[in-house]
Amino acid sequence: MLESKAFVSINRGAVEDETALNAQLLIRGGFVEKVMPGIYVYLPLGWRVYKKIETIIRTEMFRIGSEEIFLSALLPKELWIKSGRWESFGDILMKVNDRDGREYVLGPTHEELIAELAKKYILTYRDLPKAIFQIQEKFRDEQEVQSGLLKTKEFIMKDLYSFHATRQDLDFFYEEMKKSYINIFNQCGLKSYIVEAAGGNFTDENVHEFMLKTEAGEETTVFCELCDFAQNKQLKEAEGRDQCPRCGGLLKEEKTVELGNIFKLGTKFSENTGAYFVDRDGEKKPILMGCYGIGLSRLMGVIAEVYHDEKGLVWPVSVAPCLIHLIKINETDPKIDAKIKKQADKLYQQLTRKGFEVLYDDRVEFTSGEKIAEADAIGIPYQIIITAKNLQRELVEIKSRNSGESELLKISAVGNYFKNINQ
RNA sequence: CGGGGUGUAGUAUAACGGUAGUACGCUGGGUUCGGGACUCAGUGGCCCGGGUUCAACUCCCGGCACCCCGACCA
Repeated sequence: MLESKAFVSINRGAVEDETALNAQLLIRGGFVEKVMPGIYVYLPLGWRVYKKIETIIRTEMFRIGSEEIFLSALLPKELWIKSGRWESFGDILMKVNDRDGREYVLGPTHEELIAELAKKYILTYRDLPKAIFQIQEKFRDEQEVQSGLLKTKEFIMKDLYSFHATRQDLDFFYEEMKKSYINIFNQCGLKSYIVEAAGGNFTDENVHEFMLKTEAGEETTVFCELCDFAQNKQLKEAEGRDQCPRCGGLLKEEKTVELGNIFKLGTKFSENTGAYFVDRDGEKKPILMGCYGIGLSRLMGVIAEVYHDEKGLVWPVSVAPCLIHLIKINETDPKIDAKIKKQADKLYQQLTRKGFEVLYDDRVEFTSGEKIAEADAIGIPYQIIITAKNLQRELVEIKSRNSGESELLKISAVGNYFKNINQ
């Protein structure tokens, strides 16, 4: 990526119109742009980060044997009436009409539609189990959208649905998904805690949410001080306890944000829909379902919320838009400057050819101070700084954005330096 | 959904019932080039509608948009 040709490299002005830190950092770094409250667009750098997160999740979903599909965002009203959620979801539903006055829901989640598919394609116990997922935009008419990317009216979600013949099978798969989710969040650099919560209008059973501790969180979770028990505050109050049910330890409240959730839907949607299968014993039974969600756009916001310092973003390597930010410091003397440019161009090509993702600040009209300050705001893990002085000794400076430490390296040794850094 | 607040240039802001100013950005020139450097010139603006007034960006009413606090929220 050449910064001189980039659509947006950075927003230099102040970001007033935002209270959420994650959105401030992301807008300032040129990753996203705000369209309206609760609606953001992804600029080239932001979309690269998004794609990294998406790949981590998709790879993990394939690994556990799920298939990817893509459902419609426009859903007929009738499905929602049938499930009872036209009422229970209430004003959160985004409703639209077509020219004939037909009513649709812009999907906030897809249990209704997936159950229809299951009804059609899953007929016998031989068709089970199944797991399918999609990555798609969801729409929710939230009343309160002041947390930047953490809560938006339009957001990208991975939703997986599983289908089972027996409770044991559902339980087994559910536990596998727990491990999978922890794994995904770890890869994104996020420490998550599994928390019990109420199922709301999804299920009568308790569900599990994957929570990250942060002051930016809108939810409160109670954690046991002794064991790993954790529970949603509302659920705790509903159950009216103030000690850990497992070990009797004290419960402590913390602000958290939800990274993902997993629900055992049981037979709620399959019975509403009429999604039955014929079991081994010849009996017709409702399919057992589970659903498993992760908000990808929220993850990006959460990562920004966690990984930054006073200069700007500090991306973990796994989700960084690029591994390397190559920065050419300009010289006054046109001859010397041409020499630097030649070396920097060459290094850019070499690194790119070796498969490294490089953002190359080849802009001519900026001073060293501006370039470095902007690079720090963008937060790419490694900066390679090319200057005339160092080039005389065939050296370049490599600076870690995270530690702030830099070292001088022979220009010929740069490729090997990055070979061992896992992207 | 309740309460409060704000709408002025690309961005952030100032003043004023009577010629709308500043900073950053942007365009052009000159000096710079390892931490958002300096300088000269230029560009560009009062949310919409109605009312009061000789005169409204300013006051009043309505609309729209946005912000903050609260309630709500898989």
